[in-house]
Amino acid sequence: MKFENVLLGLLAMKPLHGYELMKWLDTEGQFLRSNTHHSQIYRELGRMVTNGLVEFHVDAREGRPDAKVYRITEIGRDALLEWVHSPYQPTSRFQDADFNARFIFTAQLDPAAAIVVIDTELEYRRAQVLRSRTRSLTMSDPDPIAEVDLGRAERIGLAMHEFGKEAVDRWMDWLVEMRAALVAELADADADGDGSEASVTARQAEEAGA
Amino acid sequence: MKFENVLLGLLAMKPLHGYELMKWLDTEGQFLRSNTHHSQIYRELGRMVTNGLVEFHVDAREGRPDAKVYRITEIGRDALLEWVHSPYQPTSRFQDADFNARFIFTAQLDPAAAIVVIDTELEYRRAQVLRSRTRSLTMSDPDPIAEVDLGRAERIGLAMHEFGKEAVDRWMDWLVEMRAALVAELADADADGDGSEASVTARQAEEAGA
DNA sequence: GTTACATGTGTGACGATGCACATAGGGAGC
DNA sequence: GCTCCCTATGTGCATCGTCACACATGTAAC
Repeated sequence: MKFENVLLGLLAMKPLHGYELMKWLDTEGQFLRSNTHHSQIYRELGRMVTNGLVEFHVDAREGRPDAKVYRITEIGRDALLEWVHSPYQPTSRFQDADFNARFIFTAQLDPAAAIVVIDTELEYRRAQVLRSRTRSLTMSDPDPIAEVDLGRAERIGLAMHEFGKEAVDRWMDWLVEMRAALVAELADADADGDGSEASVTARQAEEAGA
Repeated sequence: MKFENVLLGLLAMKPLHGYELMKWLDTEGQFLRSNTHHSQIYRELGRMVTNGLVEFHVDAREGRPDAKVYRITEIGRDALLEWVHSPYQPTSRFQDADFNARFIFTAQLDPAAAIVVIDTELEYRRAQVLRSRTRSLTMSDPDPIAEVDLGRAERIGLAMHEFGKEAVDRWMDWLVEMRAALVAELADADADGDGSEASVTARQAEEAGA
């Protein structure tokens, strides 16, 4: 997943400067991206300006350094929407920042597309669970150096595997719940007869689920 | 976390060639490191040979390409032990591959050190939970582009936050259980009067917990 | 026959990431 | 006065990660 898309998603909510983005990602936004160094943000923003995805104006402050406040452009908006509607590729590790970012930004821009993202994620996890049923951590014909205790490693590996299985199960439950909530929301919007061209219909949601 | 340490940890269990390492990491070892490209493994192994951490001999096979079987050296063993005994720095996201690798390799080499790793992780998570109690996803004074639905984003953000809190709680429970199991194991080893200089005592484990 | 796939090893290129260093003003504490 | 921390922006460099390309062989399917 491109860092660019996270920044676009955040700037779609509100114009911000680099330091604010850094602070937010470092606290509230940890689930979207972890350990983001400030140098990366400034560099990325610079590149995005070059590519026309964002623009900025300098905000002079009293008693504090000047800040560059970035605002998303039409080009940036289009790029964000294109990302939101592009195919979602799940990662091997579940509950990844990858999914979180893709899901939250997709959901706030297009709930029907968010349902497709959930379905893709669910299908991938179900296949993954099936594949992992028979596997173990053990290596055949081991020849360890003196210090290693393979028995302990095996026990801990199994315990981790157990925890992981349960965690994936709960994750999939959460996804199913979230999917239901989105479908219900779309059905409500449809029942209200909201003719707004921006809203999506329950029929679209059903298609997404088919 | 250095990829080097994962390879050292695996080669401490058994000599392996690059392709085997790749296959293992791609299946059983996903929780230690995800999406590892083969080019990275071969390059890393080459670098490790240069640095004297591993050595290899060519294993000629009939009907299959030759394989370079890598074996950990004394220098590599020392580097691995040094890593295992170095301070552990938790990552912002819990249940990370970072922790998994560090914990499993530390545990099989030195259970007392593994207890310290768990304690460090637990302390970090507890502080993290306290910090996150009051926070929300909301941005003050929002100014979103037309397409975004901030209300939906807020609802989903809260739901994700809830899931995350529960997941962290369960993670900490697991850590506590695992810690208890390790302490019990060390106490048993002590009671057996095992005088081996490689083993650690329950007293050491208690010191680790203090 | 030829195509595809698995085993096995690499290199070259390029972008992403992380860490150190640089700058600059303001406020708090010693 | 001095040091430390917070705000705010960046550059330079080395490593890491990813993708494409390359080569060699056996086997199974079409």
